[in-house]
Amino acid sequence: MAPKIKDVAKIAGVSVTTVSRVLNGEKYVKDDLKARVKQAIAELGYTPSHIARSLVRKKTNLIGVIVPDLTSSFYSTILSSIEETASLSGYNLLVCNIIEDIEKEYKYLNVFNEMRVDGIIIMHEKLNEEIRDFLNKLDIPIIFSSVKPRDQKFVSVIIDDYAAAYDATTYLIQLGHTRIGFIGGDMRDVTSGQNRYIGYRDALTQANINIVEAYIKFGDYKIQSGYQLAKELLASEPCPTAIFAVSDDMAVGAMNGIHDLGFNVPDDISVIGFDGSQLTELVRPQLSSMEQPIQDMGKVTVESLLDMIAGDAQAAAGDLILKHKLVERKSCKTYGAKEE
Amino acid sequence: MAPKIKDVAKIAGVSVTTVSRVLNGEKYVKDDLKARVKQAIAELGYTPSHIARSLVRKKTNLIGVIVPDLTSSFYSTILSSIEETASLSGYNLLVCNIIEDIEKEYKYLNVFNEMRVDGIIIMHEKLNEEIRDFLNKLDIPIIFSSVKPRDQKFVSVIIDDYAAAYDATTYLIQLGHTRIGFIGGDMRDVTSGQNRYIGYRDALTQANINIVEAYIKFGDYKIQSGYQLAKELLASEPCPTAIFAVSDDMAVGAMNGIHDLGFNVPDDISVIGFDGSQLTELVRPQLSSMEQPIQDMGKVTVESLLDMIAGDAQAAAGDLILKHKLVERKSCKTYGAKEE
DNA sequence: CTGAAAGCGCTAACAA
DNA sequence: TTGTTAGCGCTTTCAG
Repeated sequence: MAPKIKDVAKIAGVSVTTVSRVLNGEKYVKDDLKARVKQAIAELGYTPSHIARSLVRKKTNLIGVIVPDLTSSFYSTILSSIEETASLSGYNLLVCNIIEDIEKEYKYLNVFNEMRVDGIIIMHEKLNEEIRDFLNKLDIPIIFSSVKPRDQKFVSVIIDDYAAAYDATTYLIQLGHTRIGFIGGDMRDVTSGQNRYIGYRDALTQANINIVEAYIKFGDYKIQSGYQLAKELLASEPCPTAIFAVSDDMAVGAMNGIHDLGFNVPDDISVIGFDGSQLTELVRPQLSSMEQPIQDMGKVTVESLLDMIAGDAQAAAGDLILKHKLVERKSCKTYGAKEE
Repeated sequence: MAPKIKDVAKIAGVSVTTVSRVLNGEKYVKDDLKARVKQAIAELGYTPSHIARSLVRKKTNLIGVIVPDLTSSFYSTILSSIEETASLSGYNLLVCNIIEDIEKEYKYLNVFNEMRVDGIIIMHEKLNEEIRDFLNKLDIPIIFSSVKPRDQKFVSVIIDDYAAAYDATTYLIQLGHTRIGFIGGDMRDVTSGQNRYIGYRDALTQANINIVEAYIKFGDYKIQSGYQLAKELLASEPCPTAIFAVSDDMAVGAMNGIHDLGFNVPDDISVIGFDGSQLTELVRPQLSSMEQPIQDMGKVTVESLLDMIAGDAQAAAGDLILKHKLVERKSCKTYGAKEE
C-alpha cells in the first residue's frame, strides 16, 4: 500500500499537520522540521492523494470536456489547445467523446457531476430537453466552445458566424461568381447551421443575386457529406462555379467529389471552406477557408471557465466573440479567368 | 452545498448504510425502504460523490492516457477507440497531450499517480531515464499502445513493424520498382523507427536490390517532414520511382512535395504510407497504406489494461501483436506502365 | 511555530 | 434486513 501522510509524520517525528504544511508550502514551519519532513517524503516515495485532498478541499482541479468527435481535425485542435491551457493552470481534463450519442452525453454529464469536476466545456449544440434541464440544475460552471446553444443562459466562446459566412460568400462574389453553391450544416444548430446559412443568403441578396434553391444543400459537417453534396450540386444545370462549404471537412469532401467527377478546382469550380483546420494546408490545391481562431478559442474557453470557477461574475456575463479571418490559398479563382 | 448521503438518510428516515445499499444495488433492502430512499434521492437531486467513494474503495475508475499529439489523425483515432472501450466498462479518461515535452509528461505521470488512476496508457516510446525509473517504481498497471519501449518490462499492443515494413517494400518491388525511396521515423524508436527501417532494408536485400543511402531519409512522422524529405529524395539522380513513408502523414506530405515539384502520383512516382489513418481516403489520389488495425488497437489496449487492473497475471504476460494489412488505393502503380 | 482533533462523504465490517 | 461505527487520507480550525 502506498505510504500515507501519517507514515511520513511518524518517520519525520512530527505531526501530520506539519507534514501537510510543508506539502502545501506553508511558511510557518521551521527549517529543520521542514528538512526532516522532506527527507521522510523522499525516503518513502510519498505522494499525496489527490482524492483525499479533493474531498476535503472540495475542489478537484478537473475539467470535464465533451467533444462531438475526437477524430475531427477541428475539434482535436481545439481540444489540444484546451488541454495545453488547462494544464498550465494545473487543471486536468476528463474527456468524453460523444459520436451523435446523446445518451452517452447524458451519462457522462452525470459522471462529471459525480466526479465533482470544477467546470465543464461542451463543444456541440444539440442539447435535448433532458440535457438542458440537467445543465440548468447543475451548479458547476459550464462553458460552450465554438458553438452556442439556443438557451441564452450559457456562455459561449464563438465567432460571429453570420458575418463570417456573409464575408466568405461576398469573397466569392467579388471574384466574379454568381452561381454559388452552398453546403450548409445542420439547421438545428444555430451557430454553425442557421447563422451561416443566413449569412450566405444575405450576402447574395445584398449583391442582387438570385437565390437558387438547387444550389443549397445541407450536410453533417463531415467529409463524406461534402463529397456527396458537391456531386449533387454539380448535377444542377447550369451548375455552380463556386461552392462555399461551412466546414473544411465538407469543403475537402467537395473538392474530392469535384475531382472524381473529372473537374478541376479551382479552374472549373472554386471552393471555400470554413474553420481553418489543418486540412486546409494538407490538400491540393490548398483550401481557402474562412478561419476561426481555433487555438485562441481553446485558450479563451479555458481562461473564461477558470474565471467562472474562481467566482468571477464578470466572466459569466456574456458570450465571447472572437474574430474570424479569411485565408486565401489556392482553391478559389476569379470567375472566367483564363486557365493557366 | 450539494446534498449528501446523510441528508438522503434523514429524509427517507433510514440509516446512511441503507441509502448506501440502495445506491450500490444491494438486494438486502426491503422494497418499501428502497422506494423511500429512491424517493428521497429524487427529491433532493442527490448524486453520490465519486471522490468519497474512490477514497474508501481505493478505486477511481480513471485511466490516464498520454498522447504524443492529439491533432494527429492516427492518435486521435486510437484515442477515440480507447475512449469508447473504456466508457463501455465505466472508466473515464484523463488525457495528457505531450507535444515533445518530456517535462510535461513527467509532471502528468505524477498527477496520474496522485490521482490514483487505476491504469495508464502511453502512446509513445521516447522514455528518458527519469521517466523509466518512475514508471518502474509506480505500482499502477501500465500499457503501451502502438509502440514498444526498449524496456522489456512493459506490455505493448503493437503490430509486427518489421514484417509490415518488409511487406510494404516487397509490394513496391513486386510492382516492378527498384529505386525505392524510404522516409523513416526516429531511429531512437524501436517499433516505428528501427524495425520499419530494417524491414525496408531486408526486403530490398532479399530481392537483390542494392541499398542506396541517398534514397533513405528520416523524418518525424509529420506531414511537413514528409514534404521536405520527398523533395530531397527527388533531387537524387536518378530519383526513386517509388517512396515508402512510415507514416501516412509523411506519405501525404511526400505526395504534396511531389505534386508541388510538378510530378504526378502515381504516374511518375508511387507512394505508399503506413498506419491506415483517415488521411488515406481523404487525399487525391487516395493513398495506399500498410495499415495498422487502429480501432482494434485501442480496444485491445483498454481490454488488456482492464485485465491487468483486475489482477489478471496472464494479461501482463507479454506483448499483443495485431495483424497489419496492406490496403491498395490509388497511389501506387506498376513501374513502367504506360500512362492513362 | 506545532499538534490534537474534527471532519470531507462515503463504504464496510460488525452487531442487532 | 437494518443500523452503528470505524475508518479512507488529507486539511483545517483551534489551542498551546
